[in-house]
Amino acid sequence: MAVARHASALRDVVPAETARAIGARLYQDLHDDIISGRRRPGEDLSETRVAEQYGVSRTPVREVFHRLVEEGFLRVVPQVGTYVAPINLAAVRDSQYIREALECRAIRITAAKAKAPAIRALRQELRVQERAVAIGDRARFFASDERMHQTLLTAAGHPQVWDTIAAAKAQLDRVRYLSLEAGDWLAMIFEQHRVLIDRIADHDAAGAERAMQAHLRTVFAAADRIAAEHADFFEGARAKPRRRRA
Amino acid sequence: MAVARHASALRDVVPAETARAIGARLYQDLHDDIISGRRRPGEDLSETRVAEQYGVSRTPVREVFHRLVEEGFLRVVPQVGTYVAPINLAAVRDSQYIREALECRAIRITAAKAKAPAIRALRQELRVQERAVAIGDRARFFASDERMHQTLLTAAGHPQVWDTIAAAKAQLDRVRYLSLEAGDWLAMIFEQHRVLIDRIADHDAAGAERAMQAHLRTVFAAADRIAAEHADFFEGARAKPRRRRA
DNA sequence: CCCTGTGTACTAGTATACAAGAAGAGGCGG
DNA sequence: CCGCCTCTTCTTGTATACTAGTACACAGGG
Repeated sequence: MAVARHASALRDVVPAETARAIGARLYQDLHDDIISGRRRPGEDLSETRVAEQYGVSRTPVREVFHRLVEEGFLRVVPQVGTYVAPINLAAVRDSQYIREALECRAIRITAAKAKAPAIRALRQELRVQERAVAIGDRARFFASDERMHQTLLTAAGHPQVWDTIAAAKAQLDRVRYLSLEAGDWLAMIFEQHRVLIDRIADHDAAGAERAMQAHLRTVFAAADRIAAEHADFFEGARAKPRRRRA
Repeated sequence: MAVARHASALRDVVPAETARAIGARLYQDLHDDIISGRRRPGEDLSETRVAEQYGVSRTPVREVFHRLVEEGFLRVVPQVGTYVAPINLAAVRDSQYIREALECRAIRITAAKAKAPAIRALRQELRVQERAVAIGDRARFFASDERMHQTLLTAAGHPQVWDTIAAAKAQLDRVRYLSLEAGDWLAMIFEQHRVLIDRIADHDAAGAERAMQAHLRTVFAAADRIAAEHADFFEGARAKPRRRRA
């Protein structure tokens, strides 16, 4: 599923040797495990244990851990241990805010200026999603979902901003994975996507923005309910990330 | 150089306490050096050299480098060297987009619901800025500037989102530092700030948002001109910005 | 029984050693 | 004089050794 593909773009200049792939794969695995809930909040990881499991030394593991800490997925207590961070509802709301702000503005721009090729590309994704809904292929649907949202950013002229959104989305996905989305969930999201594209095709900027906000909040709506159901996965107090400067 | 002397001196006095601060201080120094242009794009850093300058081993230096790479400030070429990344104009534009989207939405929310205490706090910062303008204290002004923008996010209910904005802002600041902002620059920004707060006090959400966008674009406006003047510091090719957690 | 001190077994933080590869200087042959 | 080859020396990547500090069990005294 949908996982941020950030970083490593620069390093592609260098032949992708297996050494590099170790860290990348390790990051991917841990990231997915945490997002998906396979590693539960509070679970303790040990640099040594993980290093042994992957057959590498602690050094690359540390670098991956460090990155996951910065993204808010791990929590390191010096001389004590490393733990999967609890889901912070405030952080989830922040992520929702970020996503709304960035995507709503993007769709407004896109609706105003989108040309036929971009709209065709979006409708193409819609067809992929329609098929995915028909056969109930969730993975395919969400992959297309991600591509479509990314395409909107590209059409708005800021393809790289998707990286920021993806990072924010990860916090939301952590919550989403806790819910067993009902069978008609895909159909509902698909319908919303259809409306989004129609608004863009009509160059209805304001309407597109409203539709996008409603769409994004549909996903977000489940958060509070889920937090109540899985209270032990959440924390009220906010984690203390390292501040930059005042 | 001065930095090294300072660091080693501290280390000798209170080694235990500064032990954990080594990385933080190192990050701070390098970050500021790059943002401010004291370390110029293309300049090569060596893990070994930096480690020696700070009197530490390569391990903590590597972690700091890694973080700066993810934020787009450094570029590591394996087996070759580490360099200060050139300023990427596309990344700068993305940062501007992110900042506008997040701050404009925030001020709209703030204008709609800001209570008297929040407005008082904002006016307080205004007074600080007024004094700073009067005596030409740029450092004090920009510190207050930063606090004020952060306060707006807090008033909007998303204080931590400032972290994301700060990360985006860093890309813009890199450009700003290249310009020798004229003497009346501070006065102009101050005046814009005054308008922002007035709009909030009037609960004029739309007006506040427009004013904020104009304000942010004032700073951004210089970017293209500066890029032309310092072409050797910039690159056309893409790079990736990355974001810290929300 | 409870409380306290101590030892042990973990942890992450740091330093150091080693490996692999790229770049450049310099000698040698043409 | 030019081009090529080699060797030295740098770089980062990885692994390992060591430091310091925490948590916890457990024995022993009150």
